Amino acid sequence: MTNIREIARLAGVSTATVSRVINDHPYVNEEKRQKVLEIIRRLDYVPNSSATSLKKGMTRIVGVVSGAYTTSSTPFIQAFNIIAQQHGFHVMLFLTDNDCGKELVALEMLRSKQLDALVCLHRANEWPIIESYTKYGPIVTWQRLVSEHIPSVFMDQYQGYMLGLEHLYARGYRRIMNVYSSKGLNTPQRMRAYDDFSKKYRLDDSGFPDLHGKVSITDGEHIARWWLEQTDKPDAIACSNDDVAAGLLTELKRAGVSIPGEVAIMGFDNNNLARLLDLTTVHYPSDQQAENAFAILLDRLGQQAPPLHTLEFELIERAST
Amino acid sequence: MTNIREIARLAGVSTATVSRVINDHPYVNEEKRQKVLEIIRRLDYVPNSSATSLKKGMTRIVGVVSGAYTTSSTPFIQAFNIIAQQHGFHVMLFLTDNDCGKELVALEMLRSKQLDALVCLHRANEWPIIESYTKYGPIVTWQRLVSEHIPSVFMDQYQGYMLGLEHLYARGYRRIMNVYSSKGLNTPQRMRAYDDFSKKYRLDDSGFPDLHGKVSITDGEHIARWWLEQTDKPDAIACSNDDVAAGLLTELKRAGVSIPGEVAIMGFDNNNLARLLDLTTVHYPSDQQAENAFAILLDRLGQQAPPLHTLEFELIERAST
DNA sequence: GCCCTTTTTTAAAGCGGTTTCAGAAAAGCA
DNA sequence: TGCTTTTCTGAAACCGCTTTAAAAAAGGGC
Repeated sequence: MTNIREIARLAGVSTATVSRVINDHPYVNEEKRQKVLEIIRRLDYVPNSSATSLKKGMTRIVGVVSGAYTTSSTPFIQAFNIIAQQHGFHVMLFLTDNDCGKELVALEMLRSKQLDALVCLHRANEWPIIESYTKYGPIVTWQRLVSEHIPSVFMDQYQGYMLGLEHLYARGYRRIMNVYSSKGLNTPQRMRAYDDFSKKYRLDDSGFPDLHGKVSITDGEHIARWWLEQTDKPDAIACSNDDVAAGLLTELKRAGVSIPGEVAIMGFDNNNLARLLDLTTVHYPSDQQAENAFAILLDRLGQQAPPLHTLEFELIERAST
Repeated sequence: MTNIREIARLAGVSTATVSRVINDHPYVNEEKRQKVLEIIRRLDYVPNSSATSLKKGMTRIVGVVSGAYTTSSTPFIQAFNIIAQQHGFHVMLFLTDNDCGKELVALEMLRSKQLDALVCLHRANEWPIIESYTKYGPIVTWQRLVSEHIPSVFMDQYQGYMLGLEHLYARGYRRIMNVYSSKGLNTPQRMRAYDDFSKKYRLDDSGFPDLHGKVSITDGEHIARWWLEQTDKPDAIACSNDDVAAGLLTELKRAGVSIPGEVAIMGFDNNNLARLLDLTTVHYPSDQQAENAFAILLDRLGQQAPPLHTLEFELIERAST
């Protein structure tokens, strides 16, 4: 096996010097540094990461626990991956299917120091159980949760949703319908935003069905068909996410409906699809959220961490409203 | 820090004995074993996995490289996860977005011994590059590839597809249309199967459009609308996967079409959706494929491996044909 | 009690790195 | 020139675990 001692021997230096070269430490004579680098190249040597981890006391692997790879978690996970990579960390993804056992696997790996930290997007076990693992390493979440041990990069959807509704009002729409996702914790806040909004402007929201559990493109298409059949139609539809809005928009256009002439459509998230279809939507800064999550972990790991972003929803005005 | 020495000291034994207790080795006095276990419990001790990995020369982590989390890779990955877990291995998932750099991250982790082995479902880098990493650890794929260094659990789609077509013929259908996925390597073989099939029974396949790139439920719904408009309709449609078939089936049923009375529909994969909708389909044994992949890796790692399954497609007859 | 086998135990040598510490050499500066 | 400071280097001590080799204890047959 080719190890650091072998490199040292061939380069005629000590292992300490080789280690210094590898880790870019100062105080190494340039000639020796080159010699060492050449031997390393020649022998195709890489440091054994278990040894490094053991000595340094960290693996530079962060676990991300997600119930499944969903539309909402995907951008976060991808952004998290990128920022982690930039800081020399690897990400280990745990798709738990909301199974307690699978989730415990991740927690136990934190305990045995195979992971330095954990991001819990969803959870299967009760919070107290998860909290009991914070003594083994930092854990951060994006769910609404107040605990001094588990910091959260949670965003209050109320504000973001209100932003979209106010925009519709400003554009002159008065018969505004809502489509909710219901899964997750966002719905109650969104409903509250809609209620407050309706009261504020004394809007009439009667006659609209309660649309819950709508999350996919197909769901949007169904809603389009529903809309076509109505006599007393809403003049604007605020969707739970961009996928629903996309399905709704394309299906209505197929039916020859003019948008926003006959009905306005608003999405939520600002994903690629929204950009593609020129859909007005509310930007959900999952990139910055992921960067915040990582920064918090870095900080708790005692490393130099970048400053936190102020997370803010942003209205993206496009052609659909 | 609580380490094995601490446990040994408190239990009044040597670290060797503690290690034996932890690893269930024989020749430990029952009384001492209990004493050690009690101390371990009391101090909430877990062995440091970096140390174990270093000493044992393996991390018991296997990487799975996938371009994205798709309908076809999902069941494989899940099955792989389960079998790996059963053998005390963890799985590190790499979603590469078909980016060479992200893929190299995984390969480099194999090189630095952070991973014991790798499964490449998709690949971004050229095969020779990937092959050059086999000297650092076993790599297995499910793509069609003949290389003595990279074993494959590839299945020839020709046979599976023919199985479905023959079934449709036996049921009396003669105007059989195909829907292809085009992404991936399956399509050419399927087209060949269809050609051979048409020639064998002298079937007329003229007048059908070449449907490629159809992979989603939405795609199936589009095809349904296409079908409704035709005058010279096919009497059976073989779909590239169950999702397409599901979209097609439900959309046609919504339009009042009788299935299989007016048109038969066949899927491919046998996923949950197919079961739910009572869809005739060809079972694709991704579970066994995953188990084979793992068994091959285990074997190459010099561990006792379970015997390989013989992978076979199987026709699942349900109500849609 | 003696000899041989089997069970139990430990000291010590790694696994492959990093880091401290002390010292040597070189450089800077009155 | 002598003295301080900076640069460079390597021996050795770990990090926390497993495993080997050998010693000690126990058991069994005579």
